[in-house]
Amino acid sequence: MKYSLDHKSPVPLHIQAEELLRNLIAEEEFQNGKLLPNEVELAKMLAISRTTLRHAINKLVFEGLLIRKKRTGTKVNQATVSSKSNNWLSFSQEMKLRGITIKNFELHVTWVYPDEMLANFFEIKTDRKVLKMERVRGKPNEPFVYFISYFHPRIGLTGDEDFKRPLYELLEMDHSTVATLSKEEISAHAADDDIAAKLRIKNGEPVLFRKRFVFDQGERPLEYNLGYYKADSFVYTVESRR
Amino acid sequence: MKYSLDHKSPVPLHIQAEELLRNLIAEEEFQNGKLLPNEVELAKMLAISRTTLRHAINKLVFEGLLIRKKRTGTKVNQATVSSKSNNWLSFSQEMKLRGITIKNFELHVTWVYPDEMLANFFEIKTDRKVLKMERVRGKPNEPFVYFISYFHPRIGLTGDEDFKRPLYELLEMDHSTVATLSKEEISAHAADDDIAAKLRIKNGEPVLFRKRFVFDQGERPLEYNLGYYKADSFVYTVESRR
DNA sequence: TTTGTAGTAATGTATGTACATATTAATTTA
DNA sequence: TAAATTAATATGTACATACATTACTACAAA
Repeated sequence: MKYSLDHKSPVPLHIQAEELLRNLIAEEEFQNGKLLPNEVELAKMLAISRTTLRHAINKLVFEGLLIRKKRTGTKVNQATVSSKSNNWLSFSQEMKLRGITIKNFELHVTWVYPDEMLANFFEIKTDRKVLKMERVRGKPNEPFVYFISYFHPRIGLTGDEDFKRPLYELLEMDHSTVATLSKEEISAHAADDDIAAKLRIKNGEPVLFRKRFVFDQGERPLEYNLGYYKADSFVYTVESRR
Repeated sequence: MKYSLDHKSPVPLHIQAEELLRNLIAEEEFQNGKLLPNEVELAKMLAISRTTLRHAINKLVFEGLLIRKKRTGTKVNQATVSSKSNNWLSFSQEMKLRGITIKNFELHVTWVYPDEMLANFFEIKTDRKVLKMERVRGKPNEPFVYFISYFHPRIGLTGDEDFKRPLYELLEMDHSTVATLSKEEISAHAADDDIAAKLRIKNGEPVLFRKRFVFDQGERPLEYNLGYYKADSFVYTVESRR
């Protein structure tokens, strides 16, 4: 790992420093609570001024990644070690972050009539077809999620899109539709025959089930999404404040 | 509205400036997209250095409240909508809301030595005992949750409290401790012997597992909580906005 | 044993200064 | 007139410097 800055690079030093710090605090010893080198030292090591270094550290402190304590030092915020507050990453982004390569096992797109509930959510009639997408995803050798998504006709999807691209990117770029609000319900269930087959597990084994209602800026319904996650393969994290 | 800073106050200028900016950008004209006064001007107006002012502005920019553009100026981020989901009901409140009467099956309180992870989270040494509370709760005829809680010694619990009272009320009333931030991790698992016995289900049956880190206003760790929910008895709901 | 006090090591606050860079607006040039 | 150039103006980056505050340590005094 490279622990020095390039003073000739066009990338600002405080950005480089920030990046370096991110790598640094990913290291085990710091994850376990070891103090970072003190600012004066660190600034000397990186050959930048303390002000510039602090600029970088500040950003991470604002982000909640680091915690400073006078007379003690700066260390990784233990509260964040295991969780990532942002649950707005797409599945693929999330997995990439964890260093897992994703394979799409199945990808099945059809037009279907919505049931009562779905028509209700989308605020359309049951004779108006909607796009349904099913996919099974996971590591190259084991599937661990089975997704079912229904999209509101308003979006204008044809079904011929490249669904291998990150979904929310696709919606934003090509359909200028921005998913802004999501309401989710998470529960645990025993897998039925269908789900068990998709995830290659036994009937009755536990799955994490997530139902998700997605809305755009105007709180208009966009997507209805069901996700069945193989147990132990997925942890859902939430951060809330009052 | 007061638009000047108190240079004699013990409150740091950049904090005062930040506060002032928050008020400023709450004003209608700025909400509607009007540019803030430029940095040099504003610094002069507030009688602080540009560096200090920038420090304040930076915080709001990191927060996503303001947007800067070179040669143009700084203005309120139009895209910002404040969220704040509220899953802050206590278990009993939650259940009451659903019309379910709660019975406490077991309630076991002990003092134990924290393991490595817990000591780390609480930022204490492993030879400092912490209060551990276990309880099984559910409907009169069937248990459906098994909770384990560890409380930070700082709170000052003795173990003789009336834990039948709502927990967060107890903390607020009697120990002036307010739980403000929680980070949670939710996953599905198969029940092991212990859990199965507590919940009166079979080994291997699905449970929803929730790990919860609770903090006070100062982001100091308060409680570490593990919850095993019998499948189909509990749905976790989340609302998030970006 | 407790309480007070001085030292010290870390972060926290604040300023002044200088130059870089991006973008718009004005001006010049083809 | 249209394109290219230049100027102006806002933010962006970076440094050196100084003193304040906090909280821990150690030792002395009550």
